[in-house]
Amino acid sequence: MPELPEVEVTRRALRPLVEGRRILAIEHADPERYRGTELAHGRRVETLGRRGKFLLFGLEGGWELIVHLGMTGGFRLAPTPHTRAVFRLEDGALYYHDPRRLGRIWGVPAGDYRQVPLLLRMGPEPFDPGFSPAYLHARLRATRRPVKAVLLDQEVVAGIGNIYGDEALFRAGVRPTRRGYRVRRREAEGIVEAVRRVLKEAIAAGGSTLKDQSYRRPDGAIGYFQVRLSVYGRAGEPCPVCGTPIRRVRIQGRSAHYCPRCQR
DNA sequence: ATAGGCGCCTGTAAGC
DNA sequence: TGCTTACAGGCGCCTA
Repeated sequence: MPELPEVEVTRRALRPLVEGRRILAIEHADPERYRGTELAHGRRVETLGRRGKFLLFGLEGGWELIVHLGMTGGFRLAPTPHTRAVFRLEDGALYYHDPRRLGRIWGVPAGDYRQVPLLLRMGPEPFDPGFSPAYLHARLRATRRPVKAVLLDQEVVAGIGNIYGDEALFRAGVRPTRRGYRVRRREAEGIVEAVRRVLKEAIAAGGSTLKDQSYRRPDGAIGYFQVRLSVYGRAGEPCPVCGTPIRRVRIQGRSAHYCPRCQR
């Protein structure tokens, strides 16, 4: 489910509920997946941040709770059949829902990410000036990997997943199979611009809720960006720009969708 | 360096 | 209808 827009929408929804409030306890039965959660007990949440697809609960006393939602994780205000953990708050509860259990939680000393190496290696946020056309072009030039694989690499840029990677490349007019070193500087500019626009629009739309409904906002509301997807999940359907049927190919073992006419 | 495959999990849709 | 297979917003690990 959750790529940067869904995680950001979640953060914005949860922030007023948790910031300044105490976590009384986190209840679960899976200490392997959800590690060190007990150190949140009795501590106040000072900040709720995000880094890429990670949610970061800044706790008083120099502690931090890191949550990665995996493919199907999310927070809900009411229990579900797939509630895996309950966050007891001073005035209510949050339910961590995750059918496939691919999500993880870690309690750590603030900023100590040794247990989460991906957070240590994570590339710039897409809206950060560090994610510049020059930077992206340099990263692309240095590799023979397909450009889609490069965008999915959290070490290159944080937060892009399969949906928004495909959508950004469609908007930029670049075919996902193109080798990195063959992407021109002008095209790298277009990709940076397209990534930022698509993520921004998706956040404004509340993220994407696909057919399986796995992603929802904490209050149960769905997102609306899925109706504006141009290529993702639309193999065989006409390109919204030129009408050519959208193609699906495999890149890095995952589906990539593109218009063979608009994307070269 | 990088491609491919598997594993982690569960649910749903498509195919025969 | 019923069973099997494919596939799914992520990511880590292994082999070649």
